[in-house]
Amino acid sequence: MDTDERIALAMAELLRKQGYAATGINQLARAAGAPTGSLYHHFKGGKREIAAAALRQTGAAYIQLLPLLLDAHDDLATGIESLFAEAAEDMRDTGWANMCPVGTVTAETADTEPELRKVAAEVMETWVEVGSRYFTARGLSEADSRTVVFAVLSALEGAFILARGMRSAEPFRAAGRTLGTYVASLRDEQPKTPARTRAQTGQRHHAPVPRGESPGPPRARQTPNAAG
Amino acid sequence: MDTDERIALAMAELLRKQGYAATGINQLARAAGAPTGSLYHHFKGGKREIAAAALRQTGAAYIQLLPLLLDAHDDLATGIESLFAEAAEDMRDTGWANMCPVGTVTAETADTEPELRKVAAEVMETWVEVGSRYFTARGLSEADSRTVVFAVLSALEGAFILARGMRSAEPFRAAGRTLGTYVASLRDEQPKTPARTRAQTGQRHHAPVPRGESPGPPRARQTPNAAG
DNA sequence: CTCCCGGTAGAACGGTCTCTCTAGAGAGAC
DNA sequence: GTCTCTCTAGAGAGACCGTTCTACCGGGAG
Repeated sequence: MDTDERIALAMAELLRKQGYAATGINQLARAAGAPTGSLYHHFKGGKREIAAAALRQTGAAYIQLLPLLLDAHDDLATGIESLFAEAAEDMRDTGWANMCPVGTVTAETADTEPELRKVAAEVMETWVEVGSRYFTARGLSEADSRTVVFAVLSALEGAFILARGMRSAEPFRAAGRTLGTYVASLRDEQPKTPARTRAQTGQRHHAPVPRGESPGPPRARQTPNAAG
Repeated sequence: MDTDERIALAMAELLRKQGYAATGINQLARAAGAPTGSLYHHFKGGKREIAAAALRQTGAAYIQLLPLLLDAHDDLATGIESLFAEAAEDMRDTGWANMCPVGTVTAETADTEPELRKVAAEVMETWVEVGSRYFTARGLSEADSRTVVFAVLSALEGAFILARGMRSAEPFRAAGRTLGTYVASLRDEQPKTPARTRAQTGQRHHAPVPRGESPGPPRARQTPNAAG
């Protein structure tokens, strides 16, 4: 692997674990197996530029997981629920450490590092674009696709944080269930009509959601038990 | 205001904006209007202890907003949606800077500062407890209450991050809509503890809702710590 | 051989970090 | 007046920060 890729990868790993400010250049050099001079040879912009490269790299990799995980499910609602379950499993297996560095860095530096905030915004916009294209391809209206993408991303990032703090998979279960239910309600509400009407009327979602007989809504209610 | 409170408050503000690692003791001293020595006089544990106090203080203030904002709505679903709308408005009004310090610090330090992670976990567990008690009082089953609380908290924290990065209120709109829909679906699905009766008779909830457990509940607007 | 060059090394620099230390102001007791 | 205790005040210690700088290595061109 090329040195610059290795550096960016090591940076992504450190950002994921401890954020931007706490990650030192020397620590990064050690982790990447490169001397300090090499870091500045490959990235003239120093720490900031390396972090930007790491964010872009990670962002591109993460959004590929969306189709990868959802394609396996014919029903989008169950697919989304299992996506959250997978994320939870992954976090638990890595000792509640596996978190998206984009979220961490954004939370930490949005006010103090304008350049990094811009990079994070670009990454997120790519996520929204790619994701909403995918959901549109799976049959949702454009407006609904956008809503679902934003909701999924928000819930994921938030569940990362809660799970990381509480060392519990419960945030993922809850987020997965609510989003699965929402997507199911979209499917049941408008089997074929272009959702333009629903989106325009706006307040419609407070009306009773038809939950009649449906092939595969998220599974029946279960009592949430604390995950150790 | 007492010096130690002022210190913790200034710390909360800084954590909110730039996280734990990037916040220096001297910067904090300047912000709090206290010399370095006073910081260590009031908090022998130094930076870490001040951060812990700030997290506890903020956490207690934030969860009070839940009943404060939701009590205004007879319908829980619309209440939740408007809660997200309020959060979005507040962030926009503060230049996309108003974020929960608990989330930022957890994301940043969960692996490197075990003590802070534990404090964050306690705060989050309090949120879940208080919140699920509230939703139970509003007519949801205990299991549903817990799910809704986790989903709301996850979506909120995640929307904070996305909105902060993208400078857009869209994450809040999407999260509010999906969660409103979910709560509405719960209401429509199991009218055995009839929400209708509750709404019509005007006999409104609040039996065991914890109110006034603190001398000064925050204002109805978000930013319980509005002392820049 | 020399010259050049992408890349590897890491020492050195000025600055900032957290934390400790000493000094003293102010109030109350005697 | 002195003694004590709480809190303010900030200089200083020692470590580490991001960055820059110089030195070195290997190999293709002349």
